[in-house]
Amino acid sequence: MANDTNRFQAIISHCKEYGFIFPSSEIYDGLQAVYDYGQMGAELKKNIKDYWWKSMTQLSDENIVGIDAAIFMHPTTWKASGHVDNFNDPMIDNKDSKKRYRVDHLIEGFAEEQSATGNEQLAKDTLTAMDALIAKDDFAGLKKLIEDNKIKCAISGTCNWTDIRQFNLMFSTEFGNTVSSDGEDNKIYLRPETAQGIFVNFLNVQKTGRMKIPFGIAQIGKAFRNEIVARQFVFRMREFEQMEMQFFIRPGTQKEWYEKWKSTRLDWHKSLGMPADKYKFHNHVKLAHYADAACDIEFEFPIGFKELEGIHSRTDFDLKQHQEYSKKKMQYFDNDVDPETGKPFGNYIPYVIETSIGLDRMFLAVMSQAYTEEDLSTEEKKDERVVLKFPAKLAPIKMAVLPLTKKDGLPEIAEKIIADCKSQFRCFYEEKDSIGKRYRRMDALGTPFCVTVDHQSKEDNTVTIRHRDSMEQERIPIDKLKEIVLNAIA
RNA sequence: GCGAAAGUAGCUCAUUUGGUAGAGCACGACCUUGCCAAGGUCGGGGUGGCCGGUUCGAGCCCGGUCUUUCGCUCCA
Repeated sequence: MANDTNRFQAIISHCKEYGFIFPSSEIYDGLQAVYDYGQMGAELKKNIKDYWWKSMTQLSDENIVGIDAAIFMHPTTWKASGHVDNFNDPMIDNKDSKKRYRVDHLIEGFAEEQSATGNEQLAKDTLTAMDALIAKDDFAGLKKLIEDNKIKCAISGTCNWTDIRQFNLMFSTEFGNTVSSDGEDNKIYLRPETAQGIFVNFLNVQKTGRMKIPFGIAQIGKAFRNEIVARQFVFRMREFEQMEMQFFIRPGTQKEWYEKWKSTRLDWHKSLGMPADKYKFHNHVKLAHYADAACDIEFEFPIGFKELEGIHSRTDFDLKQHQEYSKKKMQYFDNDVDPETGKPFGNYIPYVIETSIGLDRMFLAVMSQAYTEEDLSTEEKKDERVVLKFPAKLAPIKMAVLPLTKKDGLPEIAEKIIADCKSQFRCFYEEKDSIGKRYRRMDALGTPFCVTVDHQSKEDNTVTIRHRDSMEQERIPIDKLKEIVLNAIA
C-alpha cells in the first residue's frame, strides 16, 4: 500500500515534470482540486476524447449522435432533475469525535434505532419533524431536534454538536449584466452533470434528426461540483469533464439494454489494450432517486479500485420530470408494431440507459496504466528508465525524428521526413544531446516511435525506427515510415 | 471541514545549539563524442511558500495565512 502511494506520487510528479498536468494558477499557490492540462496532457486528453466520440457516434452498432450543449442552463432544469433539493445535504460535526454526519442520515439512524426498540411513534414523529424542517431549510430547528432527542455521535457518544451547515453541490453565478435587488433572480448554476443538456434537447434531436428509438445522444463537456473533499489529484476535481451518452429505449426493455451497455462499455476499455483484471463492476445497492439499476465500472488506480465509469438505468425519471416542469410533452410516438398485441407501441416517455465516464479519470487510468519504471541495469552499470507505454493511438506525440548529428545534412533529411508526415500525425524534432538521452526523453513522454537519421540515410534513404516498449530498432526505407506509424495508430 | 506532517534553484535534496545558502540532475554557450541517461570548459538561476513577531542578527525560534500530502468524513 505504501508502495502504491509512492507510485501515485511518482505519477503526479511525472505529469507535472513532463507537461501533462499542472496545478491550476500555480503561481498564486494553486487552487484546491483544480488542475490545468499542459502541452502533453492536452494532447493525450484530446486523443481519449476523440477515441470515445468516434466509438460512440461513428463506430457503434447503435444509432448515436453527438451534441454540445451549453454549461449554463435554465435554473428550472436543476429543480426538475432533483439537484436543487436532493443534493444539498445539511451536515453536522461532532466536536469530540470530529466526525461529520449528514443530518438526515444521523436522524434517520436515530429513528431506526427507536423503531427497533419499539418506539415506533417517536421514530415516526422525529422523521416527520425532520422532513418539515429540511423543507424549510431550518437548520437551527434541525439542531434543536437533534439535541432534544439527545442524538449522540456513535464514536464519541456525546451530544456536543457544531451548528448545521449546508454544503452546496452546485456552483452558482450571476446571470445577466444588471444587479438584481433580489440575488436569487439572477442566480444560475454551472451544470453539475452534462446529462441534463441531453434531456432538455431530447425532442430537438429526435425530431430534427428523425431519430427512431432505440437511439442515443452523446456529449463531452465540462461539469462542476463542489466536492466536500476534493482530492487525489485529477480523480476528484471541482471542474471536470464528462463523456456521457444517454440511450433512449422502449419502456420494459431497460434490463436487456442495461446489460448490453455494461458489456459494450467494458469492451471499449479493453479495446485500448487495458488489462481486463484492472476492471470490475460494482453494483449499487442503494440507488439514486432516478435509477432502477446502477453500477460502476471500477478501475484499479494506484489508489485502489475506484469508479471510472457509471452505467445507470435512469428509467423515465428525467424526461418525466422535465415534462412536468416545462409542460412540454416529452413523448415519442412509436409506430413499430408490438408483436404481442399486433398494434403499434404508441406514445410513451422513453426509458434511458446512461453511460457516463469521467474524462479526467480515464486520463488518470491511461496514465497510471502506462507509467512504468524499468530497471535496465547490467553488470557494468546501473540504469533505469521511465516510460509511458500509452496505446499508440493515444500518445501525444506519435513519432520523433532525430538526426544522429546536427551536421552533414542529417537535420535536413529529418526535416523532410517531418514535413511529409505532420499532416497525418504529430511529429517531434530533436537534435540536442546524445541519441540515448533523446530516446529516454521520448520514452518519458510516451512517444511510440523514434526515427534516427544517420549517415547511411544519405546513401540509401533508410533510417532506423526504434520501438518504445521493446527498445528494439530496425532499419527501414524512409518511404515506409508513414505507413508503419499510421498502421500503429489506426 | 477536523487531526497530523511538510513547503530551500525547473527537479531531487543538503546547510545538525539563529550569524544574510550549497550539490547533483536539468537549463544556456562552446569543444568533444556519435544508436539507448549521467565527457570537458564556462555560464544563468534562490528577497529559503507568503505575512508578521522575538533578536544586534532568522531558512532555522514564535504566531498567522496559503498550498500540498496522509488519516477521518462525504460521494449523484
